Amino acid sequence: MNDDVLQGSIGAPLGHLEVATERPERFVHATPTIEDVGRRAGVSRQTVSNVLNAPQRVRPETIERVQLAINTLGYRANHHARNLRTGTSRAIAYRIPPVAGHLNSVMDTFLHELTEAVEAIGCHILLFASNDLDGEIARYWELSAQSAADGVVFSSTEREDRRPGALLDRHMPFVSFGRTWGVAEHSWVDVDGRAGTRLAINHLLANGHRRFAWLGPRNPGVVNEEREQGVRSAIAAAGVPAADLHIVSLRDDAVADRRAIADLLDRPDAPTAWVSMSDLQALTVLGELEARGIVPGRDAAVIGFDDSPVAAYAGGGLTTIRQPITAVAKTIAQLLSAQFADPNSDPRGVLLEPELIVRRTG
Amino acid sequence: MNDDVLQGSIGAPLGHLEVATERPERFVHATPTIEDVGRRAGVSRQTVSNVLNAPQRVRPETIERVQLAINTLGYRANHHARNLRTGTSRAIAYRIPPVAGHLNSVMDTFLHELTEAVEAIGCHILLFASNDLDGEIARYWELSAQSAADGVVFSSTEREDRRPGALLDRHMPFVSFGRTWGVAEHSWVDVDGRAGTRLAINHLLANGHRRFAWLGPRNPGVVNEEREQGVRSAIAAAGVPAADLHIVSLRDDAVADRRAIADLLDRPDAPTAWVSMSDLQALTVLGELEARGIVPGRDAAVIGFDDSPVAAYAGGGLTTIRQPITAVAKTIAQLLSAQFADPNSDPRGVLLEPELIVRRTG
DNA sequence: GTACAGAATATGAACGTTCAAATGAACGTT
DNA sequence: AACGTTCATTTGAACGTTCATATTCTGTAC
Repeated sequence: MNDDVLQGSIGAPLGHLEVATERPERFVHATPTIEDVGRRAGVSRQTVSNVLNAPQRVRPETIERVQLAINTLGYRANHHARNLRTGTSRAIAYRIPPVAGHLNSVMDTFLHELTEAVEAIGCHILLFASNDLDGEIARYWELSAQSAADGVVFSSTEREDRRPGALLDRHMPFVSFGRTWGVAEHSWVDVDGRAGTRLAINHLLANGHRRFAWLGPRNPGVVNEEREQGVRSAIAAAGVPAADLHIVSLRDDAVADRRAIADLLDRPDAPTAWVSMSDLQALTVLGELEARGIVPGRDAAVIGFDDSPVAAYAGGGLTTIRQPITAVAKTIAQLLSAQFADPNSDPRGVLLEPELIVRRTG
Repeated sequence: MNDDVLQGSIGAPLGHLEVATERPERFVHATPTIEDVGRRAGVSRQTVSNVLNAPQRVRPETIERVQLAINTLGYRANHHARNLRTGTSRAIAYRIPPVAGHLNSVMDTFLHELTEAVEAIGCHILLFASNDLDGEIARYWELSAQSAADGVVFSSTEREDRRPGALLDRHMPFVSFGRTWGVAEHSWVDVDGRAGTRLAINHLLANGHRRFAWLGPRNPGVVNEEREQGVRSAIAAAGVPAADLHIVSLRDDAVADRRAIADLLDRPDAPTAWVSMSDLQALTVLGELEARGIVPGRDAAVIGFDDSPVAAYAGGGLTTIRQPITAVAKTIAQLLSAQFADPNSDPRGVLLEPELIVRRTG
């Protein structure tokens, strides 16, 4: 059946490969079906299927025979046929974050870790791109309708995110990397930003620093608000006056930001300890310090965020707050798996602790 | 049309929309089939299929009627059923590069651009992870056997790469990002590294520099060999003695590399113009220059590679050689598309030109 | 030896689509 | 009016799997 079609399409005479069976042998690259395996092992399709999906139902010696046939034929179950029948796809959709907002490497690492983590639960990642939120939501809808994905993972959450609602409506299992601070209850995994900056400040306090700077974005989202709160609370807890904490609002402009840092350094009460929302922004501090002959790690401390690849290089090694991305990805996969197993299982949120990677600069 | 679809999917029970049919209406979230659409539009399944896949066969007014039914029901073709029947998957497999080798952002950008580019040819990216080359090759074999992917894209090519042979054996369409300098003829897209460093050197020459340093890896692969050749040839072409080019072999160790750079700066014939194999390595140079009060862009020039996110920040803006990643991804998609259209089409290699992004440091 | 229970395996149907071929409608030609 | 031709649409079959159910086998108890 299939063989004939394919043979016909290729055209080379393959008659000499035929052997005496009821059915002509397939040529080299035709994929064998479950039926072929069954014939070879002298069992029916269903038994082969059972060997693969419910081996406890099959007698050990039969399993062995079938496995042999599977191996010699190089059989692999056709995904589409299986998925069509079962109504699943074992695919998890993920919108790859836009290049523009690509200022840190966390999302790239996350995607890698997620790919590995979902393989552990027998799934794979189906990537898609989308320019805006509406497009993203429409895409989830579509993927669900096409039964192209069984679940969704999304990142870059924001307050009152609309995605959870849309996915809940669609009964699509999903887990977000990041809380959404909205009404819809759903599973999420996030990293405790407060704890991260608290770690950093406490480390700096222990090293004798008393004057601090927090470098955050000009318009902080919830994520950076919490990080700033962590800074504030750790400083307050140590009894350091709030006046000794300077908040720098970064503009994402290397020149302007460097000037802001320089201005701060010119003050008599200039901070000696700098904590930044990202490793990249920490670079700017390092640059200005080096230019003034202030040696990071000796005369001043600089701590970044994310432990991106730059961190290992900058300033001979940038101390930084690392998010446990591997754990995030694994937890997400587990929470998804739980939803696959029981669609009505209660949603769970998991908050993970970041870690301080101490290098030269702090 | 999309809006209607979404409206239909949201919201309350749709029972009031029921019409008198032989078959009970599905409940809210059940996905309608092509049969449902046909019934609603008063045509057969095949006509609906034709509207979607071969509209020229269908009368315009019928198309309209069918489209209406599609929109009101929110129909989307089931991927698995379609793929099972057609024997395709419209998926392109891509092994996400390991985190460890993640020292530049090019691959991340590439993955994003590739995702967009393959969407333009009606495909999506199926991601997988693998620790070693054998695993990767086995995975390609499996994906093909499962008919889970129609094609493959791979990156990080090396001399005598084994992947092309394996994929050709399997008759799996593929395009590599990078040449493989092997025997197997296949389609590839690559960036001309020689041209890139030549651009950089010529720019530096035009700015009056006469003493150069090339920062390459200790054990260069073909990619960095070619980049170094670009440096050498441009310098030779300008009549600058080869002795005025210093080659630094980086060890991927921030401290050791900085020392190597410092040593070079201590020499009487220290270079004034630095070209690096990556933006990150350029950082180390910037750090050492700043520490010595040498202002990059005024007293010395530093040029990186890849235009990674750091480049915009480091030293107030790092001049860098940008690879045309968007074009690479688009070309790869086109070459894949050509192979889908005609599996016997001749392989094509495309070499694209990089671009020099001039910022502050050079 | 027969009956029975339970395990092991086999059979028919179905998942939702497209392909190939068949049917029907419309229309101009003779 | 009968006939072919073309266009539009429908029907039956198939893609390769798993589910639900049926059948056969095996061993045990009587």
